[in-house]
Amino acid sequence: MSGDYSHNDSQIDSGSRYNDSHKHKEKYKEKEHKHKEHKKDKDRDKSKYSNSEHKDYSEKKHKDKEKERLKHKDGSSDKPKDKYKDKEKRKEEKVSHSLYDGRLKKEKENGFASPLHVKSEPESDDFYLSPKSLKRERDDDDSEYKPKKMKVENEDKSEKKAKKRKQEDGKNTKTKKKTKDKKGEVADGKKKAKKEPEEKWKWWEEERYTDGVKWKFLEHKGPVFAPPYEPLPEHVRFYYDGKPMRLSPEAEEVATFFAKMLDHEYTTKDVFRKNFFKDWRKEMTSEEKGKITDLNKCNFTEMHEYFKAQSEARKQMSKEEKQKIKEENERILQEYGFCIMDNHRERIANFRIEPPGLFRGRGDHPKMGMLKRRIRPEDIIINCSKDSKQPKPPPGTKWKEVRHDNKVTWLVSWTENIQGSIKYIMLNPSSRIKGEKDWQKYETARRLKSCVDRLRAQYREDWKSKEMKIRQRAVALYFIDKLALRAGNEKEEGETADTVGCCSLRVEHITLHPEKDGQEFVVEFDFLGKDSIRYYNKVPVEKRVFKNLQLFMENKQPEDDLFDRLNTTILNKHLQELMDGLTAKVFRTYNASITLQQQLKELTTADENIPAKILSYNRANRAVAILCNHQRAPPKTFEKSMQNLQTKIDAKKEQLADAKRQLKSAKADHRVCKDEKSKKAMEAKKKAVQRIEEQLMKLEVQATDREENKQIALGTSKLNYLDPRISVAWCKKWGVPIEKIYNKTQREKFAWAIDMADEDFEF
DNA sequence: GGGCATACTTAGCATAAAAACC
DNA sequence: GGTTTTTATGCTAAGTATGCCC
Repeated sequence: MSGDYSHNDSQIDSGSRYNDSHKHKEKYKEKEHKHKEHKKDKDRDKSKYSNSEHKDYSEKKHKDKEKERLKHKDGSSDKPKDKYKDKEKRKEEKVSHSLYDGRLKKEKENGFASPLHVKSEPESDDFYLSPKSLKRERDDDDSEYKPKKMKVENEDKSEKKAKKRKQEDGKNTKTKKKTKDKKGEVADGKKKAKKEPEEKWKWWEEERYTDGVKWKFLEHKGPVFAPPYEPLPEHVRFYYDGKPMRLSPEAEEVATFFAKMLDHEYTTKDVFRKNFFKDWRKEMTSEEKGKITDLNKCNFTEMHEYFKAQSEARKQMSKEEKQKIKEENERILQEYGFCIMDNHRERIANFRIEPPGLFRGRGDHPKMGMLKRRIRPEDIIINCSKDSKQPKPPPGTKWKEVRHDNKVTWLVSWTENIQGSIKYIMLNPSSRIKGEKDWQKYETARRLKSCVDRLRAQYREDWKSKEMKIRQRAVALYFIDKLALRAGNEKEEGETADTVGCCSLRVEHITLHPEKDGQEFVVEFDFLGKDSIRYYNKVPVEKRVFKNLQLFMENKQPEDDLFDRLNTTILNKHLQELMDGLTAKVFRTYNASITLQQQLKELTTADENIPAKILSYNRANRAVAILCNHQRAPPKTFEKSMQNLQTKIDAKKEQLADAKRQLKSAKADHRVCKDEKSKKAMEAKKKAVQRIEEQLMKLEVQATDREENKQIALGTSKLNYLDPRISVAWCKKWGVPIEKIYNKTQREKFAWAIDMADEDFEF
């Protein structure tokens, strides 16, 4: 059984997985078209397989024993669960469970826990005029919470911490100290923003909020709006049907959006052009509307050239000009890029409002090319605390609303006009609020580790269930676990690109092979996942899974749902019952992290040098990226850069040969002369050879790494799936500088892990 | 148990900035 | 020091998950 879960075996065909993606895009177009045509039928079929008509479906399968059992039980226990009870239960569990479980004690013991400081309270209001009551308090009724316990436990482990604790107790822990760095940073934030504060706030050493409160105090300056439209200069003209035509500012602006994208493939796509033209016409005056009736007669090239020249000019700007722009950006960043949340100045992620433009959906998106409206203050909802200095809307405008909801983390929101979805301004990943959540995510995944065997045994048992619903759930879960598939929420048809995840797989997305390439029971997956990235994989599965899949596919059309009795809500409800906080996506986190840890153990050897160790790390990272199907378009300059590298390698080889020759002759010299001078010369040559060998090795490693990485994106898993403590521990264990694994931004995001994990950390 | 709304995480690509190169 | 190449960052779309209402 265990072998079944080694994720390498699921990649038997990983090579072909990344090929022919273009060819298949065509194939998908066809498929999707077919899919749409069948929409009506499908809906009908769907109902055919559900609810009251369950029996019809299962009766078709009465021929064998299994099916007989199905028939009896099916549907009977599909009753919705007692929702109220469920909710209450979850609530309770939430309260009793927190991030700070026993396992964390270990990390807190580690040698990397930084010295603790007692931070003096700032003298009254500083720079930000923040209210006095900013300090994070522990709610009185929180006293039974584990966070506190953790602190107590820490005391036992570390004298330093005990010391700190004492001092805190002296203050009754009611008022958390404002960090020195904050004070410093705030005080000279405007001037020396670049300067690293001597000391970073270690939020991970503080207790967390509970029962949904995200902050007590929040103050910010609101968003930065997109700059207003600047009309084109006189000499840049738009032509219709060969004749120059001046456009109204509104129509012109939208035209420039299209003109800017002219050398992008989007503008050749029918859907894009159609959507664009329709929305563009809405912005035209009635006169323009009357004239401009055919996009093919529109000529934007002069505009296009103008923008190209502009961006060229920007590149050619003098140092001083560039510096000026940089300074201005820095000023805006300092003013709008930070907020005060509970006594700390925290970086905001996206404080700029998205500028208007043409919607660029991914894959075959039905809405590509539509006009993304300009967002005005009147569209904006501000969220901040009541007692904060509220952000001011630009002169002469008003916010849509100002609210004070501390159960959410966003500072600003607005509704976008393409899908009608809400967009948010939130904090940077380095912030406490994001970091805590991230940490918690990995703790949940680690809890899954401790019960995954039980869960696996359970779903294997469920493959035999009498209920169709349970079988489907069990097979889907098997895929999610084994293949790290996404949950697969339902999505509105026709509103987005046709992509699927596990629960939304359709019959057409898998092919069953009783035997293929010498293996039994092979399932061939071929579908478009998130971002329309193709997932292609051939996986041998267990016989029971295979038989179940045959059953699920019986009497269905290709466009029908494979798991017609399942959706993500049902699946997650089930998972929640198995483990508190468990959802489908936890499996991805868990399997990614555990794979990294395993691979690192397997691939790292003690006697390698640092570049070779890093190659091992990247290979482990790559194993995860392949598992999670994180792909990228090969860089445009890939071939060329590969070639350049090869040239460098060849040159280095020559250099090495030369150095070796020189060493040989130096040796010969020394044999003859036997004096100090010749000895020194010989040793110098020896060193040179060594150095060059090392350089060559480094280059070769680089080439291997790059080649293997051609179509694989490592960043996504590194940032979102791999418990950073695994990487930190690995670095510490092997003496690899953390900078070789994480760049500055990543180190900021994972500061908590870098601080708390020691080399013994086990995921 | 569907439908909708909301909030938040995950994702790849484009572009800016930094580093390497000549 | 200018140009090219590589890496980091910014951007925002596209997911997951959950709550609420009927």
